[in-house]
Amino acid sequence: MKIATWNVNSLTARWARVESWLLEHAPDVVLIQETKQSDEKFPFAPLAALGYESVHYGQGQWNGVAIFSKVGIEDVRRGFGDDDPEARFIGATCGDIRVYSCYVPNGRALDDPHYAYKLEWLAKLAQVLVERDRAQPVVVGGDFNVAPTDFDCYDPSLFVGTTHTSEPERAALRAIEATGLVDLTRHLNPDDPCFTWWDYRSGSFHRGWGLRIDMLYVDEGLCRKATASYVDREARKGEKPSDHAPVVAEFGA
DNA sequence: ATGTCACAGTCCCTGTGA
Repeated sequence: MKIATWNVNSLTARWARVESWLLEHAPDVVLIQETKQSDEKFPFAPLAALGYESVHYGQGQWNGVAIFSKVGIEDVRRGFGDDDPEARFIGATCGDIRVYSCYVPNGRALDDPHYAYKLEWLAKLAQVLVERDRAQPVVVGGDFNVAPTDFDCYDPSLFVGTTHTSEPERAALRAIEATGLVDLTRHLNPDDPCFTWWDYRSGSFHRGWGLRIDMLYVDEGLCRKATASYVDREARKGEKPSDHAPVVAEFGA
């Protein structure tokens, strides 16, 4: 079983890259963020031709999350069931695993209302995970827009006073882990930064100026079954890449 | 800090978000 998460920064603009990546890597389940398209534009039929069922929680111009699966999609949940107008959370059961695709708000700046919204959003996610069925395997993946520790940031000194590395954001991630989840990529790669995002500007990718902000959190049972987790840096190269690379996890029987 | 990208509308440039 291979499960991936990828912020594609517009599925409309990225479709050719996404299609070729699916063909090359053949993941069973993919958690997608930032489709930036309406349901009318979402490529349900092209995905079906590749062997994937898919579900989309779209908003149009901004945000938008989706799940692709070769092993079925049931019990779909869109959003937290509150009045949040932004499409950032979708869950489904794929095979015997409960999966969630998360696009955590950016936050913009520590004194911006969007930062408070980000912390509230992460608290709602933690509450969903507190209340989950502990007997069911779970993967909570996506773009968390937080680097969990300074090791997940190419130069923490540049982020002092900004979002993505602040203590409240990191505490929010620890609260998610405290529900019994493991940051799988870090768990299996303790000595490799495993950056997942590089700014489009300034040649950041080639200078190694990255952050690890895309994670796959898994329950302890799945953690024991995991055989590998890695970042596909190749997907960040070439023509029209997303600014995020896909993160992959592989599980044995 | 910034040598970028994607979107929609003001529609072949500009403002916004990341």
